[in-house]
Amino acid sequence: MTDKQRHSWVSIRDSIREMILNSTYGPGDKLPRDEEFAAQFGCARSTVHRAMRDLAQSGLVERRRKGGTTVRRDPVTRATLNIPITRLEVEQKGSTYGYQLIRQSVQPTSPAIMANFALPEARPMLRVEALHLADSRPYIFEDRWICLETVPEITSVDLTRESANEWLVRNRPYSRCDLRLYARPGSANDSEILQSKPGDALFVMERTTWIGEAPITSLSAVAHPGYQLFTQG
Amino acid sequence: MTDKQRHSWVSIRDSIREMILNSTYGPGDKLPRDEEFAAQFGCARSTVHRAMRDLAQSGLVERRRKGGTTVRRDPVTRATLNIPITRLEVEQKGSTYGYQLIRQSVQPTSPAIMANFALPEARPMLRVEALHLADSRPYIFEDRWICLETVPEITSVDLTRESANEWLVRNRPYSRCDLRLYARPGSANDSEILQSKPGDALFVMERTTWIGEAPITSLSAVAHPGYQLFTQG
DNA sequence: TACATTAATATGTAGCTACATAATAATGTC
DNA sequence: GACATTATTATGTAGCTACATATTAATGTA
Repeated sequence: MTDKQRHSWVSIRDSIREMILNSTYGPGDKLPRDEEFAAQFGCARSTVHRAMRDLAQSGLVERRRKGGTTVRRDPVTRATLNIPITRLEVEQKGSTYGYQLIRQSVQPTSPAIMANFALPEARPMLRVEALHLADSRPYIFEDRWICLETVPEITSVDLTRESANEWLVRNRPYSRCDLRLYARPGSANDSEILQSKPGDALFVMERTTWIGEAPITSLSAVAHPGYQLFTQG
Repeated sequence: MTDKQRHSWVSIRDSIREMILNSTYGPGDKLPRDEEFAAQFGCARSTVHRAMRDLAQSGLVERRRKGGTTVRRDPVTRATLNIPITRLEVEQKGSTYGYQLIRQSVQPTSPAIMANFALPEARPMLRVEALHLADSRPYIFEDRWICLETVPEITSVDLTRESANEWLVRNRPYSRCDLRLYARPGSANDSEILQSKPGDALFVMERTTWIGEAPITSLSAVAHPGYQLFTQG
C-alpha cells in the first residue's frame, strides 16, 4: 500500500534521527543512499537530501560524495549563540542603555591582535576602549581594534556619541567571525572600570571579524560580574 | 546579452549580501521578491530562495510569508559552538584522557535543576559528580543530573568506567539543548577538585537537554583555569 | 607490483512546476 | 465604523529532471 500523502522533510529527518537513536544505525554505520531512503519513505530524493543536510549540519551524521552518509562516531553538541548589539541586549532586559568612550587612538597592531587576524605584519588600526552601561552601571567593557585599511570611514565617525560596536554592525557586515570565550580574574584596572571587586571572575568574549580576507575588527569584551551568555533555541 | 552561465546559490547570496553591505538596501529596507531577484540575476527562484535562506539563518535578513524579505535593523552575530565529548576534546589536544567518578546517588530534583528543565514538580534523578582529566591534571568537573524516567537504563551503566557524558551522547540523542555560559570565582570545593587556587576565575558551561518534551540531563561543567571555548568557523 | 587512467557512484546543485501556508489587503455586511 | 469573510501575495515545500563534483573502485600498462 504505497502511501501517497506528501512527506515533509522534517518528518523524514525525524524518522531517520529516530532510527539512529534506537540503534537501527549505530555510530560509524553507513546509512542507505538517499535514493534508497526515498524509495523506502515514498518521497523524492530531494526531500531526503534536505533532511540529510539538516542532520549533517546538526552534527549527527557526516556526508561525503561517493562515500555516502555515516553516523558520526563522535557526536558533537552544536549550539548557536546569538550575540546582539550590546545596546539592544541591555534594552531588552528593560534597562536603560548608556555608553561611554574611554580612549581612542591610532596604533600599530599589537602582537595579540595580529595573531587573532593571522596577519603576518602590523597594520595601522584604530584602538577604541569603551564602556557599555545598563541603568548607569557598568555592563560590558570593550577593547576594540579596527583595521583602518578595511574601514577607513571609521575615522570620521564620532565615537563619543555612537559606539563602534553599533556603527560597525550596521555598516560593515562581515563574512567570517571567530569567537573565543573564557573566564579571567579581574585586574585592578577592571575593578576601576567595571566597578568589580578584585578577584571577581569576569566573562570575556573575544571576537574577530573579516570581510573576505580583509580584517575588520578584533575586540575583547569583558562583562560585569554575573553576566551570562545563553543560547537562543 | 542574457548570461546563460549557471549561477550558484553561493554567488547569488554573496551578491545580495554585497548589496546590503554597500547600502543598496539598508537596515529595515524591504528587499525585492525572490522572483524579481531571480529575473535580475538570470537564475531560478529556487536558487535565490536558497541564498535567502542562508542569509536569514546567518541573521542578516528576516523573511516572512507575504511580508517579504527585510534587512534586519538589529543584525546579530550568530556563532556556532562545537562542544565535543570531553574525552575527544582532550585527546585532540594530544593529551591523555582520564576520568574519575566522584559521587553518584539518586536524589529528588533540586530547585535549580527543576528551573533548568522548567519542571513543575520534582522527579527522581540520578546525580553524578565526575572529573575529566587531561594528562592526569583536572580538566573539567561536571555535576550532572539525569532524569530516571526518561533514561532508566542509566542505572545499569557502570559510571566508574564510562562517563555519563559519553554514554548519554552515544545513546541518547536529544532534540533540544539549552546552553548557559558564565564565569564564577572558584570556591574552596573547586580548589580541591580542580586543583585551582581560591579566587581563580572558572569558566562554567551549563547544559540542559530534552528529547521531545522529556528531560534527559542537566549539568554544570566547570573547567580548569585557563580553559577557552572556541567557535569552529 | 606500482602507478596512471578510466569508470562507476553517491552526494551536491540548478532549474522547472505545482501547490501549501501564512499574513496582509480588500471586500462585504451589520 | 467595527468586524468577519474572502482574495491576494510572497515565501515555503515537494517532486521531478539533468548535470556537476568528488571520491572510490576498476582497469590498463610498464
